[in-house]
Amino acid sequence: MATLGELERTVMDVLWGADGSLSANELRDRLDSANGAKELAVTTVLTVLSRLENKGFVERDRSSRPHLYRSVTTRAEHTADLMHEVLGSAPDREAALARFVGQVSPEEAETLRALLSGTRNS
Amino acid sequence: MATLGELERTVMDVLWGADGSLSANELRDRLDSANGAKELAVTTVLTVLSRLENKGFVERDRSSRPHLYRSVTTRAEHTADLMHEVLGSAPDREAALARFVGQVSPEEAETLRALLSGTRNS
DNA sequence: AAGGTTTTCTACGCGGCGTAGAAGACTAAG
DNA sequence: CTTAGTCTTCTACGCCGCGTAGAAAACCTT
Repeated sequence: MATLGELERTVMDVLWGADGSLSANELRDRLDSANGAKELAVTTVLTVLSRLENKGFVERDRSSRPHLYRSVTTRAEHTADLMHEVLGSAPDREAALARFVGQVSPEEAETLRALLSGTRNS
Repeated sequence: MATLGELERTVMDVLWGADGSLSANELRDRLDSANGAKELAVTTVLTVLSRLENKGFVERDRSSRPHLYRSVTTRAEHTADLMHEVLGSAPDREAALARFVGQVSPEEAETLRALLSGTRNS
């Protein structure tokens, strides 16, 4: 999966946090208020959005005139996909999983147990 | 955590696969046979090793004359660390975990259950 | 002291990303 | 329908990480 740069990541965070689609201008406003006085040019935002579209992270509605942008996946899905990608690149998946759960906090271990018990299929 | 480039990744794979330390020359030989006729210059390998040392992935023994290099962590640890980093960057960790286990294969779900039952602490 | 081996220093080129101006496409007001 | 404003596309610059390696320095062995 393609990686995200700093600004690309920030843009995705805004899109993931918004429900529904945003125009480039709305997005720039939220970016500005988010990181405080960064004053990005709207063309910068549009360039980033184009790149994100090419990378498959963003979909664009070209029918309405200010084009509307929205994230293709949810943030949680994206995170999970990344985790699977990392795990999949390891030749020793079981060992990696063992390390992973070994480092997990007790609360999250409990969460995991709960999640897994719902999927049981011996 | 710092990311790894293509060659850096390959070097780490060799180091992870070797038990014990390797000299730059040994490493280059294994790289050559691994990817077939790539014929890397040993200085290239040394540059990469230096960068990996700076990034904290590799330790170097400067006492013996051909310096010896070895990975700081195991591959499994590294993979687990990456997974935790990805998970930690998500504001909605539980949702991400839910997606993650939802996508896991039944066999791996079983593995996870086994791993988690060993850590139970309610 | 010399010659081979190993390491360090320096550097080039490419590609990704932040950044945005200039120019073109489109829309709304008159 | 013309004009003025808005939005999008095109092009581009600079920086930095990484693959790549030569040149020079440091070191060891004889």
